[in-house]
Amino acid sequence: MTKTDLLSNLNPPQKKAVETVDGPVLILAGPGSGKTRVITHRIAYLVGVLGVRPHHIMAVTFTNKAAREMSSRLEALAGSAVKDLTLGTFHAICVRILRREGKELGINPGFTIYDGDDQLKLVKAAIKQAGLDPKNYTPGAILSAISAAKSELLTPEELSQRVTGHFDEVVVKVYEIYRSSLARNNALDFDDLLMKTVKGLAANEAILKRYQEKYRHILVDEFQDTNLVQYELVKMLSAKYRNICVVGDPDQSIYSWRSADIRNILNFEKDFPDVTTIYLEQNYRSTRNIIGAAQAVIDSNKARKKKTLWTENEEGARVKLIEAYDQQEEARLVINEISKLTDSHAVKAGDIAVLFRTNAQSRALEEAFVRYGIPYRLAAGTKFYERREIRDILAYLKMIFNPADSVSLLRVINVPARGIGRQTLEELMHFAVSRGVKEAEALSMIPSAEEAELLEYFSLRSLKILKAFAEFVIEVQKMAGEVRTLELFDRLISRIEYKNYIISQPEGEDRWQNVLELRSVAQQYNELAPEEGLAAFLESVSLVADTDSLGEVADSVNLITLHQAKGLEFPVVFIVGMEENVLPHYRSIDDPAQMEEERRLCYVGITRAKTRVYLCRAYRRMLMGNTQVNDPSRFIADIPQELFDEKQEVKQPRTTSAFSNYFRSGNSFGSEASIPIKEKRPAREEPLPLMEMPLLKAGNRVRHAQFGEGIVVSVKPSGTDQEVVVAFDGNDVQIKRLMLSFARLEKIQNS
DNA sequence: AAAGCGTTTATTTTT
DNA sequence: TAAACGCTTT
Repeated sequence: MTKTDLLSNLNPPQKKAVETVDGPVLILAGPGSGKTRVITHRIAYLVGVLGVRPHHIMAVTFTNKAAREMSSRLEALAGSAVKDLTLGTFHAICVRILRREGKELGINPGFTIYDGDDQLKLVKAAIKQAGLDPKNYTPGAILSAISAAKSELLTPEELSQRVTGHFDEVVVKVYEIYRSSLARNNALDFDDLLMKTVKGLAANEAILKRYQEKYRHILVDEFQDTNLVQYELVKMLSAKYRNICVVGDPDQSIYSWRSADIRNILNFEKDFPDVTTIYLEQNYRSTRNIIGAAQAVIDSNKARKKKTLWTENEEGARVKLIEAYDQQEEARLVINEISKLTDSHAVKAGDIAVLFRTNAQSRALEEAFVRYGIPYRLAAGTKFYERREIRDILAYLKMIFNPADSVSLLRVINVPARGIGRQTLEELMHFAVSRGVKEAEALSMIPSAEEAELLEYFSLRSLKILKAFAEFVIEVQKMAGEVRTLELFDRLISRIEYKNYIISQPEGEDRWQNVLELRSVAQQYNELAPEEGLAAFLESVSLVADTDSLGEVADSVNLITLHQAKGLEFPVVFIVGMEENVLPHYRSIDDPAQMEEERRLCYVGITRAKTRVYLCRAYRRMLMGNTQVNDPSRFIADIPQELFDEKQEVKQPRTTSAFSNYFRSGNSFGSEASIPIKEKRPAREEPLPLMEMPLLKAGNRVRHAQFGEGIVVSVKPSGTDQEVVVAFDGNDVQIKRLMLSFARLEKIQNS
């Protein structure tokens, strides 16, 4: 690709962002401004035009998804010319460095990576070891505090310097014990991956120099989401050549609670005084009305680097405000709009997203979607790697890979049940303590120890079982050095008879399918030598939250949180719960900094939309078990009235529901003069057109458009309707209650 | 081990 | 409200 080709499709600031390759560059990229485009073109330019070897380039992203996206776009642009550049998440890049340089950096390269669940177990144990009652100190809260400290590169010693209260003292104490537990398990948590890399490189000049020499061009995506360690890392690596290009949008910084530090962007210009700052403000995604609304919302933030979006796109539809009585009606009105869109505006269900602040809000929506038979997809749910069966198998493999890993050992020691209950476990722990080792090592000592000695700690029965298990562990550990990943996987599964075990559990068949899916991931590492393949396999699954290959259900409305929506775009966006205490969330109301983050969240939501935005609110809603009346969100008032689609005058409502009575009396709207009161369109009261209402009874087989086939469990009258409980065959969905007149249930004959 | 019971608590989540 | 947790009981 020639230079002209590469640059011809870029606007002037984009072009500048691509061509300014010497020295530090800060790119402030608004939503939909072609950020990924700029990064990929910049890399292609470096390689194709300037002849930089890809080997000298590092591009860092936050999520695997972003890394994949970048990789595929880069390949489309520059082909295989760029294939050996370093492109990955911060964590993946750090793991590579740690495994490769581990010995020199004082790290055993055979470490395992602990995820949140493993971490929590260690923290709980640490709290107990510190002689504290876990009831008084939420392990989760302490873990977040530890994680926050690590994100700022603070050791327990350094943290203890800045203790301000009792809680901090507890954190320091637990952090110390937690740190040594990790070390004794030869494990690193996610924060360690970053912190140990930075500290290791800082302490080892020779290695640091090598990496500085290697990475002559560094690019960082989503820079507003970086924490201090991450910034330190790229600062360090770029110190020699100083070709560091960071791309981000402070207005889309919504992860401060995860230690993302907006100061990184602000300090960037201080740390690199010769920085070239480039603004990407032209938006290619949304209509003018949408951009106007989004800009109005974000402009109310005080602490902000000013940036003004503009677009050449058409004006488009106005923003629509939807006001409902409660969350149920809100859901119905959303569905009402959705059917109008899909019926007459050639919008597909998959083009639509419904965004919410908290996961709890999805419930009312889901119920309505089920009721009205609208296909939807809820992003949440249990992640693949969080499923019990997957965690079981991975724990076995981690234990095999890392003989010091007691957390994994304890997870699987009695799965499937092999008679190692609480009693036996306690005996093992006593024994471990007496020898000054962790459980895993204690177990491994059993086969070769004197039986007489062991009987001081163990009953004859426990000893027999533990010895057998210890021998099993040693056997599979040996096997791991001899056979490749897939064979190890298969032999393990058959040795522990996992299939029989899991199939006998509830939803066993599905769980077994998941195991097979994991097996197919293991298969991908079968080319590699035994130990190496296992290491690579474990690493890949530890650093990936979900298989996110499994998504992509055919044409369904997307239900997702505002946070999850970042980086995505949809033709049509609904934001529900546009109320005080919901968005902005009540936990942010009295903190100006957090309030600004809520506003950014709203901004992120609006800017996801290409053509239509609906802002929805309910007059009253059930929150934490009681009904609250909330004012409309202050963010609605930020948007100029002329961007809304209806006249701002009060109309008489047509219905006589409790809702319209409320509107007629106008009580609590008095204080909300800026919020228009609108004519309400009654929710669709007629059920959606029926296929045909079948006569059903328990035992019949039925088919549902979305859930597939299932068997009727019960049928009971409910008002004028009938409530049918169906057990569906499918993967995840099992039992649903459906209103007969709404669900499009089709009876399957001969049942 | 599993089931039953009272208690507590309730943003956002990737790696 | 309702889910998750820890405790006791079967």
